[in-house]
Amino acid sequence: MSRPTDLRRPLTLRDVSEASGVSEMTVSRVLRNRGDVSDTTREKVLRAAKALGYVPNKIAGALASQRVNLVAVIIPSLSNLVFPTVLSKISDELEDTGLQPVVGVTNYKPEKEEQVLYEMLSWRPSGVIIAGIEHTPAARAMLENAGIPVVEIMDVDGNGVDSVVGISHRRAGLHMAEAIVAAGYRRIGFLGTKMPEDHRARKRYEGFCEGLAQHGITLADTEFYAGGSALAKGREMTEAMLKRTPDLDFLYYSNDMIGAGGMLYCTDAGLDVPGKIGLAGFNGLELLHGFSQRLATMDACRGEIGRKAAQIVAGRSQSGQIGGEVIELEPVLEPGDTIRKR
Amino acid sequence: MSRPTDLRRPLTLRDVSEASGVSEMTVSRVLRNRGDVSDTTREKVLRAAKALGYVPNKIAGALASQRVNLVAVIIPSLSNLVFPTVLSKISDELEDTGLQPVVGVTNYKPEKEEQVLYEMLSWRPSGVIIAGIEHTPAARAMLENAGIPVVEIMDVDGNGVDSVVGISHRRAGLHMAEAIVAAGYRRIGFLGTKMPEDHRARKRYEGFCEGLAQHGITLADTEFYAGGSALAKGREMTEAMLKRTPDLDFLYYSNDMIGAGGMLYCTDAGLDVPGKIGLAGFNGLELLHGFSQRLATMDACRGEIGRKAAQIVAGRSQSGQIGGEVIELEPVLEPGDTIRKR
DNA sequence: CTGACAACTGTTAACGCTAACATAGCGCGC
DNA sequence: GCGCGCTATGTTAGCGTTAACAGTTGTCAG
Repeated sequence: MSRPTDLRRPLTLRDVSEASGVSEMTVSRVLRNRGDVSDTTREKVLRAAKALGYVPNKIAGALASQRVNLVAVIIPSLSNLVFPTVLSKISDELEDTGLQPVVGVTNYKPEKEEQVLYEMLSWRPSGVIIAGIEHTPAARAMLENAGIPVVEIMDVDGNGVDSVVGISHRRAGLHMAEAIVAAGYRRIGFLGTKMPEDHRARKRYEGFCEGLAQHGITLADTEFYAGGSALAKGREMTEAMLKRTPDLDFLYYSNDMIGAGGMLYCTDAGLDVPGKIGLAGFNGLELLHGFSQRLATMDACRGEIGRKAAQIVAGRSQSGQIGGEVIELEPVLEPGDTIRKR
Repeated sequence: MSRPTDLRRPLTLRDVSEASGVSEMTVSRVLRNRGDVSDTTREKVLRAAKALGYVPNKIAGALASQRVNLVAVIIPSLSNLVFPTVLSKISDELEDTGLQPVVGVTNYKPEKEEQVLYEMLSWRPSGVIIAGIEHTPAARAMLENAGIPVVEIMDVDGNGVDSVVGISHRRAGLHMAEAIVAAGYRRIGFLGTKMPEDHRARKRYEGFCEGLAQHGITLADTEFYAGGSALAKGREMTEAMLKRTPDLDFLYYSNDMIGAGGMLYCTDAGLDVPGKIGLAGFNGLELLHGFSQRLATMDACRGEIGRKAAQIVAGRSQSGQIGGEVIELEPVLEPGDTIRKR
């Protein structure tokens, strides 16, 4: 059962070629389904390869062919829930292109992003999908000089290196402000993350304030958090804020998770939502379906972003454009049950 | 600013060597901090490399040195919440070992696992961490012949290929059954996933039934689901089950997410938890902290599993053992607020 | 002043595979 | 039956890096 020369020397094409009595080149052709090989030879080779348990060495293959079937995907976090969704869409879309996503995580740290990017580029991937358009100068330079398709995702507010697929978080915040004001709310609080490097949350915040300002409204209260379970934080912050500023009639959360925590608090406190107080989050997390009330939110088009980004690196973009494509998607307000209808 | 010969020819060591007037070998030594290089030379080389924007080619490096700093991590899903935790611990632990995790996702499909494993092994990683101990015969053969450390994680109920780090899901189920019976509950329902390939959920179920049987109890009702938002499914299934079998006094869920959905239903329905009906889940998800009641659950030691597995592939296991290490961790019951105290 | 040794740098030959070209055999039209 | 063109296979020369070894200095003890 075990192979004859089990000296733990790793198997190479040569082993398969000797076992099947053909040249290495022919084995290579069989295993890659490339070029003409007779059926009998093919079968002989496949049998030998299987018997030996041969696994091709892509390192050597990539070096020789100057082609690597990897796409670097660089995201800030895996625990955010948002990114796994995007990832899985990228993965689906890449499925039959022969490309394989490889994930790097930056924990929202620019230096870590730079380092991860360097590491990934040193494997010479055939494309990069990276979250956000803010990078260190060095990282940006690497992206510019890599000579491969680069797609920056999630955010379109700014200048990208090459292609960009995302939404305007600024406008997302602005639209939410308008919807809230239109529903008649006036005393509005904001609850969000403290992370200075979460540019998208920051832009939503800025857009939101701007939207309120257009109606002569300023935020009545704000609170920011860092770390911990988002749901619990949402509950705690909501309680604290409502104690501090009892006359608030709306709370806008920078993400659905803390929003849900806030919603739980309001329910437990017996507050009339959305009558006395309205709530909204951001992201359109499917995870949260199942609560008694559906939190108002805004779908960030995560799935579509992943799909489009993957198409671009795979060179399958419908537009047929070669690079520098910018796709802005429109987030859709999902009013749920926590904004008053008029 | 842009490099002189910007013919988009990818940069190699030779470019840096020419730019700095030393041999390729010396450049290589500088960039890897290996061997003796004079300070002046080192500086010259570093300056040239930076100016050119050179990024080393690990493909060539790996081929030449026969060393690859990658660890393959193969998990069933990223949306399960359980795996991102494990992943991040692995990542932390590997941080300063020079090893880099590369993630593959199987979607709980054995064939997909086989395929992902093949793909990863073809990059000749220096170790494999893989969830579960059930694999296709081909996958198992690959793991056995890879000639690198293999750590199977999450589950210890069965025979591993090499090292194993996890908990006994069978005993976890059994202990939960005992705790529930000890608390005086007798009419017990089970709600879980339909996935036949989720072996760990299956083992918990089996262990749970066994634990009940020891007290002469059999499950009063069961329900299984597949797909959809777990929280919403938990709510729906709970409602359905309680309508069908109204005299149930305990519901055991195969994971915390559907458990939380069930808890929300009970709260909304005004049921007395844990007085009239008790609830428990599994995993010890931190995510759920923030609900009004804390769901009884069992910590699956995810963090510790990730840490230990990473130590083993990094050759840093405290035991100093070379392979075939089996570490069984003890899941801890977290009674929360949804099991009656007596 | 010689030989031993350290510190630094260079040369050569892989690593395992594939692109590109070369060759062998065979059928087939005329 | 000649050569054309096809299919099936083999040969050669890298791909960009590093291991192993080979200089080439300079220092220093004896």
